[in-house]
Amino acid sequence: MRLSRYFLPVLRENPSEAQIVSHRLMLRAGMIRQQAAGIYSWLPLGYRVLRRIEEIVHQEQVRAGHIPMLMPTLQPADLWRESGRYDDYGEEMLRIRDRQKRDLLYGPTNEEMITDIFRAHVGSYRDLPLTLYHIQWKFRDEIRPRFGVMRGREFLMKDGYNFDIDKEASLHAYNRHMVSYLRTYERMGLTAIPMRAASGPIGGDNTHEFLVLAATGESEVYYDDRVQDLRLGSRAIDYDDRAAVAGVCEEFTTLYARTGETHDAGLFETVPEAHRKVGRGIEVGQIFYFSTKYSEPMGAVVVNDKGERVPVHMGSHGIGVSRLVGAIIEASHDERGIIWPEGVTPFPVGLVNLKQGDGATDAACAAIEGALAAKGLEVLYDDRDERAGAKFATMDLIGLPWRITVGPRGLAAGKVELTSRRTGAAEEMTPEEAVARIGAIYAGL
RNA sequence: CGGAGUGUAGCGCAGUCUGGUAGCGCACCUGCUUCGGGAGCAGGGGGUCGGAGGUUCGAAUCCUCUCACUCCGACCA
Repeated sequence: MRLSRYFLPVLRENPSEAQIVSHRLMLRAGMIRQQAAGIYSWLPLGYRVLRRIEEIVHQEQVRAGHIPMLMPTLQPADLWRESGRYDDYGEEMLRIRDRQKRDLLYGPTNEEMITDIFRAHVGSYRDLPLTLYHIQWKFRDEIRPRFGVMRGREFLMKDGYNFDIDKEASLHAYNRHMVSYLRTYERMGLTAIPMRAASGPIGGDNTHEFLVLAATGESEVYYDDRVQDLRLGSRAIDYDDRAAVAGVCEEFTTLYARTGETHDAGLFETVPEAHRKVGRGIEVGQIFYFSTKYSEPMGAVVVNDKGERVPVHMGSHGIGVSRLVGAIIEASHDERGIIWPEGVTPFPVGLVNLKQGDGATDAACAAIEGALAAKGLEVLYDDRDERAGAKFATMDLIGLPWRITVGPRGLAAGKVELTSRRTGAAEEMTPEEAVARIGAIYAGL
């Protein structure tokens, strides 16, 4: 993509309404534009990141054996009257009436709808286990939206629902989700810690929240700091192996890690003092096992192997996709701007032509652009007629992890410069070497 | 919803107290010079002063109503 033809409305000054760093940087980098309180347009650069995150979530869900689908944003009120939540959910639910005076709502979540779909089409234990999910816009009419996309009213969420014949199978689904979530966050360059949580209005006995440590987080967290060092890495995981999956969960949930709601001061005392940490975190996902809470009132039953009609065991699981964009920035930025992890960057590399219009630099840039494209890597090429400082500042602000700088001085020696946004380290090399290096960095992603 | 604020050009702001017909910086357009970390000079364009009503010869400014947004609190992916 050539910057001269792109739409990247960066701001030099901080918009006054933005209080936290991710909100400021998203506005300055031209990623979003606020349309109403807690409601945003996703401009091209922001949309690219959102799509990258969505893609990773999809890939990891499918890898775990979960099945993608798509449910509507608007839902009939009757479905919610059936579960009893139409009245319980309160003011946070946006209620709408259509021209025929039918009551609708903009879905804040989809337990009722997925249960309706399930009961209409599934009747036998032989069809289980089943886990369906979708990534769709939600609306929760927050009393006070704030922090940009971190607490918007409209937000993009992955929500999944598992249906199993008994508690044991359903808890395996719970564990499977925990592992798939851990892998999802790791691919985004995040350390998200599963913490025992309180259940809230969704309900359920077992529930963990996934928190990214950040000073600006809304939740207070208490943890053994050794949890931060745990990594799944590239280990192979058989999602059908109950014992193996449970083993991974145990590995990640044994060390003390709780939010303020479930914090146990006495238990916390048993953590060695040197590792005892209190901080703040951003919630980026949550998983629940809620037994037959929805299946019973809504009649989601199957016939078991003895011919008996039994309610299915369910769980639900969410990842805040749009919130993750903000959370990643909170976790990865510096005073000059965003620093995207390679897994979610809007463009893998930026290309800066220091002397636009110069035959040699123009040709070298075009060649690099083409060579990267041949590897399936789309470069953001700053081909504007701007001075070097302005181009560097823009690249630093939007946070592409790698930058190739092409100037007449280096080019005379056959060299370009490859710079890491994260470390600032710059290295001179031939264009071919730079392309190969970028190719190698992204080969595994 | 309780408390505190703010709405003036795309962004950041001054002007409001004390009414006289809208200004600054950045961004944008043109030209020249400049060119490895947000250049300089010259010229230029862009405004329902959130909206409605009122007072007045005259309203960004005073009055009334209203809308929107932000911050603190209770609530939350």
